[in-house]
This record gives sequence, structure tokens and C-alpha cells, in this order.
Amino acid sequence: MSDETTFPAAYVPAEIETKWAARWEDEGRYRYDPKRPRAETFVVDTPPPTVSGSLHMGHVFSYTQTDVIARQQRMRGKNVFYPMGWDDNGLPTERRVQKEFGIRCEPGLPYRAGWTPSPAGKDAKTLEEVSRKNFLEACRLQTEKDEQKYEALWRRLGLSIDWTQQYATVGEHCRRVSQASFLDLLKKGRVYSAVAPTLWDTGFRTAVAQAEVEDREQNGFFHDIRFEVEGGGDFVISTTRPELLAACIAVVAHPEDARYKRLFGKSALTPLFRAAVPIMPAEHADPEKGTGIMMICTFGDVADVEFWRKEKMPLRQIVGRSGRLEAVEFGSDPFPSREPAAANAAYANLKGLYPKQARAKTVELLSAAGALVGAPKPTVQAVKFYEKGDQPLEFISTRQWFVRILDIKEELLAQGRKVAWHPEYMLKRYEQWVEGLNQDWCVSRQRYFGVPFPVWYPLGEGGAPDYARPIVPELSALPVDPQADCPPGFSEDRRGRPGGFVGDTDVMDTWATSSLTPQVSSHWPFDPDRHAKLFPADLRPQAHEIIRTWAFYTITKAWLHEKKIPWTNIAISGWVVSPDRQKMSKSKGKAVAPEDLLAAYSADALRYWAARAKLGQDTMYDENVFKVGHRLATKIFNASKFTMLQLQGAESDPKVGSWSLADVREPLDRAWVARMRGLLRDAGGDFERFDYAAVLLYLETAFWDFCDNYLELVKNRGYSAERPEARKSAVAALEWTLKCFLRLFAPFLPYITEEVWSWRFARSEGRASIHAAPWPASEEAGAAGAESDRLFLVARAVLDKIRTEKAAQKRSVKWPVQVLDLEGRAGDLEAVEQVLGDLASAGNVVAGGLRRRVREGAEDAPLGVRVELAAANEPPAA
RNA sequence: GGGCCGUUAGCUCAGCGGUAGAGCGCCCGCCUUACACGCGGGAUGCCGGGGGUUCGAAUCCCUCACGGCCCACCA
Repeated sequence: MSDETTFPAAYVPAEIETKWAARWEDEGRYRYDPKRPRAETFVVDTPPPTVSGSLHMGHVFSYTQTDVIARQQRMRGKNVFYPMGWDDNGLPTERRVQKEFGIRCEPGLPYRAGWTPSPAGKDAKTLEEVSRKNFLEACRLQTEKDEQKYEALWRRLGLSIDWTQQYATVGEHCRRVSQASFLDLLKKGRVYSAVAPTLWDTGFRTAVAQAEVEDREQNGFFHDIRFEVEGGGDFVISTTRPELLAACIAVVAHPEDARYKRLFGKSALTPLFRAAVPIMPAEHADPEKGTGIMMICTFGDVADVEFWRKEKMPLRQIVGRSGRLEAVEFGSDPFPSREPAAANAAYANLKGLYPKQARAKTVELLSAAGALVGAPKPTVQAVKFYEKGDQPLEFISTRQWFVRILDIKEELLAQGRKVAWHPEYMLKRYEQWVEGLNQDWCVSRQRYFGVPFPVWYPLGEGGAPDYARPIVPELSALPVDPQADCPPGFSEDRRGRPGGFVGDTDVMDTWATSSLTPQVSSHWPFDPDRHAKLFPADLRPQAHEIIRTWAFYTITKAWLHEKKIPWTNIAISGWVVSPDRQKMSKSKGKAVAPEDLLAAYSADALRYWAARAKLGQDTMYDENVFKVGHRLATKIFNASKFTMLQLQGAESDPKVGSWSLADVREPLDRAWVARMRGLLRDAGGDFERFDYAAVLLYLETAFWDFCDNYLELVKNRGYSAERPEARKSAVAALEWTLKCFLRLFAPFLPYITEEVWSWRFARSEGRASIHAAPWPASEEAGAAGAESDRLFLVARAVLDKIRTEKAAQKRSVKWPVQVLDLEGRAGDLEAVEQVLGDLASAGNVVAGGLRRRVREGAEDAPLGVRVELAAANEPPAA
């Protein structure tokens, strides 16, 4: 019985938290139960963090917010599906491995068995080249190490993840689902491969998608260059990229520009290369900008690409995949020249240079040729970069796989609106992005550590691949590696031979896989039953900067595959910003390791900090808030201990016996239960809207109210054996209240609440874990809760007056009150009468010190309270 | 240039039509048998500026300023 209630003497979070984390794992506390029906299930589409070294406080922040929601759903009786994925796909990993081990993939090299990567020396300048297979092994080694580290942190933080539901985006399962997705889109005619100008990162030597591009401000110069007009005359164009002069295919001005109108139809001669290019009208030429006439090159920017495409112009690609200017031959197609010898001589100076070097050299040559007008004029321009790259992007014509999306923008907008966005205004970001789309989704990457395209190409008799007739595998054969596996109907010895086949060498964009996380969880299309139970998911938590990528692509894929939305709710978390207003993950604050903070404070304290921020709202990194969280947990520990001592005391009193909420008969207790009922009602409603932060705010306030006021008012009665029924009422209210508070706090502070729950309620309630206990609904308050909380509020107000008087006179809290004089309307006094016993006891009012006076009239006058302290801290002799 | 969010006490934030709030910090006290990792009390605000709607505006509308973010801008 009561003597079984035991608790530690002091709150030591590290002990409590490691103990429970281990126990939850042993018990499989957070396992998803595949046997329960869809209606009882809550599916979280967890973000797979990029495995690139270490997690930071931004992760702790957003993952905690999701966990709070998941835990509350679980307590509401839901069968929570809460998986964890690791995004170890693609460039971030390759880049990291390159740095860690000082190696680089050279697909031509043979595999070296038994080779293991070793950490790169500090001053290793050159990268060791290794085979594709060795490189992939190094990638896997690195990511597995990281994933273990990540998992340990998540467990320590108390995320209620079902660790049996793990996946990695390069893992076999994800490769299967990603390849199935590709084949489905191929069947539906939604993907196509084409040779087209594509955004190309010369540093990584891969194509990238529109969504991965960001603008960066760069300092540059306008160079004014004189072009001759064939047949006489000249004009000056102003350009920031003179190095593309050799790639010039036309010169354009606005159709209505009077300065250049007469030149349309004529040809201009490029300086240095003496190529005749047409002078044409083009709407996108802005007469206000530069000199109003500009050159079109293949390719300087999107406008060039569009113009080139529309006018079906020749392709003069001079920037190669490595970013260097490639060898070209003037005087032969597609590089015409009136003076080939001079052109080739000029170009010889540029060949092999990177754009920046070529720019300087070109300017030099132009100057020497007298084609440069005036001095360069400095300007700041927005230049497109791959978000992970450090070289400006180039448009390079290459063969890539694209998903056709430009024709379904309306449908995608409609799908986005079917999802409930939290906060709602984040939908705008999505809409704006979809409306601004101007390229199909380029999904192929010229990388190694990723999901290969499951296609082979037949080779013609001349040995050229036939890209129009790709060979695809059966679904059951997935995943395949077309560079290692044979296509159906072929044998390995036909690889690369005329009449044989060749495997696609590219891998998929990382988003091609992560856009399928709901399907990865549901095992689409391989397990229709599971898919029906887990798709669409209930909640997608994610950050706002990847709305245009992750959210967008996920909605797109769900639409293309099944004409569905991927989830019913999307919750957008804010950022953690450091005091200098920088995003934490990008500032020096990144150096703050979550592991250290967990050790210095506690998981509950960090969770408290994270849960105080509303969805979508950025939060300041502030260690003071950890302290507040820690204090709250300590208070829960102490107040619970005290409450349970009261319960034990009453239990050992045979005149009290057992109790239930129906035994709450004292007016003060009933008023308190009514206050709790309001709290329960609000908490339920706000969680419904995922507004956990609001709940935490007033839950905390209510809990301190409990500790500072109700507990103080009731504790003497709870202790005293004088009136058994009144004592029973007190402990009944106290026990119920504590059970409510613990459960309300459980999603936020899973450790301290579990610890306290285990002292007594795990047994008394028949719930081994608080996290399996039911979320307290307001109906739990029963009949007492249906009344008013007014009496409690009145008692609290009078107690405040007593405290204020004692503080003013610098007396201790227990200093006796000689006279407590209340003055008010008859009805009010009658009400106060009911709680006077508790008040006198809490305020230490001496026997006979209570006075009441009826005041006439004054309809809404507040209760008058006069407090007179005793002269000495000794009750006067009775 | 377009869009979104924000601007409330020294700091971090709640409040979003009816007399300005919390925590931290600061100041003054208190060993009261759950907690001194505690308890009680106190001071602190042209609620960014201007205009409007209303009996009444921190709260609704317009406008400006500042800060942040997303997108566009590459000749």
C-alpha cells in the first residue's frame, strides 16, 4: 500500500533520464502496432536529418516540437507511427567523405578489395582517387558512424521514436521505392530524358535543380564593348561577362528602341572573334539598362536559354563541365568567323581558363584591340549558385532526366491548399514557389553516392546508346544498379558492346528520394495493406526554408503517383537564432553541442525551451530558459513528493480510508477542481490545433498556482487528523490534481513526469508508464468541476493580502495574524465563510482573530481586507 | 521589385475590441517541518510613428518606418 510509495531524496536529472531512456527501449514503449486500424493511427512523416557530421540546437528545437505532438497523440489513445530516417544521400556525404578521408571518386578505376579509408592528413593537398565501389564503401562507413551518434542523441532527448522503423535514403529500401517511383513516372510519361541547357555546378560537376539554386550578391563590372555592324557603323554593348563573347549568337535590343531599330536584320561582328551575329529585336531587352543593346550567349542566363530555344539558334557552348573554356575551332560550324586565324589566335589565350580568369584575359585582349570603351563600371549583381556550391552556376547543355511539372502547376496549387498548414500563412510560401516555377524538375545528378536510375540503353551497331528506348527492370527486381546488374534479356558480356547495352550512370537528386518519405514509410507500392494504413500521413513537420523543395516535391510525387495529398497536416517549425540574430545552424552558435547542454541541464530543460516556441516562430537561443525549465522540473519533483506524503499520511489514518474524486466535498477543493477543469478543456482544444506552446504557457502558470496557493491553503487540512472527512476531501483533490498535472506535462517533460508517476500512480492507475496513460479530458473533473472556481480565487486574493502585509512589515510568512477583518456584502461574506478555515490556517490567523462586517449598498465593491499582525511571533495566550 | 512575418517592461515573450501581463534580470525581505536548485513582496511601459473605424483600440482598417525571412532581379 502506501508504504510502497518511495522516491529519491533529490532530483538528479541525469540519473532519472538515463534510467528511463533505457527502460523505454527495453519495453518497446513507443512501438507502432500494425494490427490496429487506420482510424486509430497517427502517422508522422519525420524529417530525415542530413547526415553530415553533427546535430545542432536547431534540430533539438524542431524535433522536440514534433515529439510533443506525437506524445500527446499517443496519450489520446492513438497508435503513433513515428519513424526516423537518415538522409545520407548525395553530395553532403560525398563532400564530407572527400574531406575526411582525402579521397575522390574516379569511376574508371578498378575496385581494390580490402581497402579501408583512413583519415586524411591535415595538409594533404591532393585527393587520392579511388574506384566507385571503394568510394561508396567509404560513404557508407562514414554515415553509419554518424547515424549511431544521432540516434544516441535522439534517445537522450527523449524523442518517442519507434526505432524499429528506421530508414536511410541510400538504403536498399529507399532505393527500391525511389526506383519504383521513377518507373511509375516513366510509365505515365511524366519523366523524360533530354539534352538541354541545365543549371550546372562546375565545382561538383553535376546538374542541379531550380529548387537548389540561390542568388548571391557579387561584385562585378560592366564592360563596354564596341561591335561593328556589317556594312558600316557600330554600337556599344555593356556586359558583365565579356568572357562569353566567343559564345555570342546574337545581339538584341528592344523592338521599339529607336536607337537600334534600324539595325534589325543586319549583322554585327563580334570583336576579337569576328563572328557575324544577327541583330534582332527581343522583348526582354530593357532600353534603360546598360546601353539598351546586349549580346545573347550560350549561355549567360535563363533569358539566353529562352531566346536560344525560341529562335532555334545554334549552340556555341564554350564553358565545359569542369567550368573551363573548352577548345573550339573558329572558321567551322558552329563557330563561324570572318577571320578564323585571328579568332583562333585570340581564343588560344582563353582556352583552358576558368570564367573569372577568362574574363580578365578577354578584357585585356579587347583593350589591346581597341574594342573596349571607357573604364569598367563596378556593379553589384545577383548571381545564381548551387546552395551547397561555391562557384557560380553555368548553363550547360547535357543529357538529363526531367520530371514534367510545368503543365500541372494548377493541380499542385490545389493539392497544396488541401493540406492544413500550421501556421496557415506558410501556404503562401508554397503557392509563390509553384507560381514562379519555370523549369521542369531535373532529377539526375552526375554523382556516385545516391540512387541510380533503373535504366539501361540498347547500343546500336555503331555503339551509340539509344536513349529513346530505355530498358527497364521488373518491379520485383528492384533495386538495381545498372552499372553492375544486367538488364532483362542480356548477359553481362554485352555491356558496352555494339548491339549490347549500357547502364545509366547518373544518380537521382536527393529530393527524388526524400519526396517519397511518406511512401518509404508505407512501403508503396510493394505492400498495399501497409500503404493503406500509413498513407497519407497525418503530420509532416519541417522547416520553412525547404517548403520549395521537400514539401513541394512530396506534394508533387503524391499527386503524380496517386492523385493524393501526402499528409493532412504540415507543421512548419521556426529557426533558432543566436543573439546576433543569425540562424544558429549557420552561425558560430553551431559550436554549441546539444550533448554538452544535455549534460549541463537536462533533456527536460532543453525540451521545455523548445516547446515554448509556437510553430513557425523563430526562437532566441537563451540558456536562461533552460534554467527555467530545470526549475520547473525540480518543482514538479518537490511538489509531487509533498503531495504524496500527504496522501500517505491520510492513507494511514483509518478514519479516512480510501477516497475518490467523489469525496471532494469541501468548498475550496471543489472550486480548485473547477479551475482544473478549465485548464483541461483549454489544453485539449489547443493541442487539437497543434498549439502546444500555448498549452505549456498556461499549464505552467496553473501549476505554480497549485504549488503557491492551493497547496498552501490546503496542506494543513490534508495533514490534520481532526476532521477526517475534510482531510479526505483534501487528499482526494490533491491526488487527482497531481495525476492531471503529470499527464499534462508528460508530452513536454517526459522524464520527470515518468519518474514521479512511477512512485505511486503506475500501480494505482494500472499504467506502467505515464506515456501510456490517457490524456486528461475535462470530463475527468466530474461533478465538482462543473461548479465555479470563484471561491478559490477569493481565497487566493485574501491570502495575497496577508502575504503583502507580512512582507511590508518584513515578517516571515508564518508570522501570526492578530486580526483578519473582512468587510463586504452579505452574500460575499457568506461565500468567504466557506473557505475561512483554510485561509486562517494558511495565513496563521490566531484563534478569534477573524472578523466580518457587512457593508450596505456598494453593488460591485470588492471585498475589503484588513490585516493586523501580532506583536510577537508567539500566539497570545488563549 | 513582389510576398510573408514581426515591432508590448532592461532581456525573452504572452495578450489580439472592454481598467497593460508573465518569466528572467533588478530592488526589499523571509531558515515557513515539499523545495534556500526555495518562499513572499516591490519597482519598471506615449503596447514602433501617423491617420481612421468604434461609446471604447496594444487588439480592427489604412499608411509610413525599422527588423527578419521567402521569391524575383544576372545584358
